[in-house]
Amino acid sequence: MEQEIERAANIFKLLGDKTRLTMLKMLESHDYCVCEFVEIFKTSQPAISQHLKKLKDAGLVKESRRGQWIIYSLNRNQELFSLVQGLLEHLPNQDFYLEQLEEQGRRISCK
Amino acid sequence: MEQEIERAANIFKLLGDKTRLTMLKMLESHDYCVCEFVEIFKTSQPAISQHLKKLKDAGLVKESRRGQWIIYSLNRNQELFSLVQGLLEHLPNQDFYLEQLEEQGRRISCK
DNA sequence: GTATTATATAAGCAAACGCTTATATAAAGG
DNA sequence: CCTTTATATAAGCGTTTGCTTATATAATAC
Repeated sequence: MEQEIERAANIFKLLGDKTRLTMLKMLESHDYCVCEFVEIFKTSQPAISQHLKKLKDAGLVKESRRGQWIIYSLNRNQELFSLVQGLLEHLPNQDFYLEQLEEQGRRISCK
Repeated sequence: MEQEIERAANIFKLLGDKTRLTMLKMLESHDYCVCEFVEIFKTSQPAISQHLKKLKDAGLVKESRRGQWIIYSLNRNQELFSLVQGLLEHLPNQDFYLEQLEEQGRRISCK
């Protein structure tokens, strides 16, 4: 029970960053590749990669290569996924980022 | 909507600490005074006060003086309380700390 | 009053964090 | 091949975090 609190705290620590929290909410409805995140968040590609690495190391997201792109998706097998899912429900949908990408013709077809 | 994510992220940042997360879970079922937290967590009184200040500043807990003691309780009027409540449900009950205090005769009667 | 108990605040410091720039790796296109 | 594109990793650095010790405030007990 000690450990359970600690595991949850570690997840909250990761979600305590606006960029990572937004990423997770976005991934709730669609997969994204790294370059799309770079396009959306006004920060550098290494910064994005580092955020994704933290999320991946915690088992919150998973990656899969598609050619030169690496697609990130929610890891719905994560042990505490119901916790994560529950809290994402309280956040506003972020799909406007997707529409924004499509308007700019910058959506990578991940299918 | 930007702001909503940011507010949530700030709450998760606070919950991303084992001590504060445990405190919140404890406060879900009972009020506690500072000295009880000091007794429970193996850390100094200033450290506890600083954690509580952060939780209070974020509107997650509230305090009320009772004589020389200051009693902390969950602030169920906090704007994002349903978010907090939802996630606390995923955490194991921490009432064993209360029992532990009572065994040691260190429970302050907060009533 | 003075001493004791409970709590908060301030200052200092090591560790963690999140960015940056530079570089490495890996696939695609010519 | 060589160049370009996508991504990851490493190193460096300023900021934030969470503790510590020391001190201040406030209520109680004598």
